[in-house]
Amino acid sequence: MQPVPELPEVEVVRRGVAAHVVGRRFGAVELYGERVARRHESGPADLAARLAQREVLAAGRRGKYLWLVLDGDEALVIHLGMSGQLLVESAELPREKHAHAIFELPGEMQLRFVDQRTFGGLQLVELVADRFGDSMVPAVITHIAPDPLEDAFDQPAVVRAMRKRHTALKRALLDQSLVSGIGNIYADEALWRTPVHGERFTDRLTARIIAETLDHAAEVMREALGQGGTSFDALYVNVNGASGYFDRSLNAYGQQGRPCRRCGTLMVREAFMNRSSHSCPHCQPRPRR
DNA sequence: CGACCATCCTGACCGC
DNA sequence: TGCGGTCAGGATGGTC
Repeated sequence: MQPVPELPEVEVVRRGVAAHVVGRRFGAVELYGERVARRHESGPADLAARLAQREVLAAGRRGKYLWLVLDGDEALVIHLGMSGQLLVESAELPREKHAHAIFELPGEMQLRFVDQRTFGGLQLVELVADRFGDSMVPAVITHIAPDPLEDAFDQPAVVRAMRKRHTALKRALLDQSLVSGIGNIYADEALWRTPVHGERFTDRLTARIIAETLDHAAEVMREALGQGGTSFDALYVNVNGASGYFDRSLNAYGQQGRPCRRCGTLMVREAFMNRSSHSCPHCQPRPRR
């Protein structure tokens, strides 16, 4: 199973792109279909024309957003969505069924954006000063908060902001304007480690519990990165790079029906926010109604 | 502004 | 074998 890209998976992709694309110049760029460029007002043909022959100067990331800094002070923002992949491979390989963008690279190589479910996409935007630090970020992600692995991440401020809201802790963890990079899988893992139920309200939790949960989110993402971040093939950048982590290390996500690794109680899966939450009913009791 | 839900999408899977 | 229904979930844009 291919994991949904959250922070560690996107960071693996960023590192792969940094190793194989930064410092090189695109040749022709081809986009397929309208949807990949739906955030680009002038459409895919215009976007492809603007990307052709641009040099890639750097690869940045905040949370689940990835971007390539191009010459001319612009950034190509790439979001992998639910199923996006970036591949660096031979131009001779047949085009993947769901390849939505192909960038020619020197040496008969290509950078390809492949995305089965097309929740992801590309945008070309200017870089602006970051509200949270002294770097530059793409103009379309200024509403995205720093992620827990960034220097700009201000944990006490995030805890205060969460406690001002009246919302479920898990909802807050998934809110990319409060803290970015956390998706359903790492949210469940962080909540299990604390342990705390994700439906507890943020304004009724201590600052310490919220801080610990954020610490655990950072910890579990670092662990995933440690296992997946060095495994990409020299000529193949793939979001599957972190998948080894999923085979062995999950304590909560997908563990329903199995004994809790801390107390042995059977783990449960519950519906939450039109998705699923996984938790231990003993270690993470539901809040009283 | 905050809270929260519907919506987008494709393939795997299940029951009949 | 086929077919319809269900599920997976990140981000946005809408309502209240």
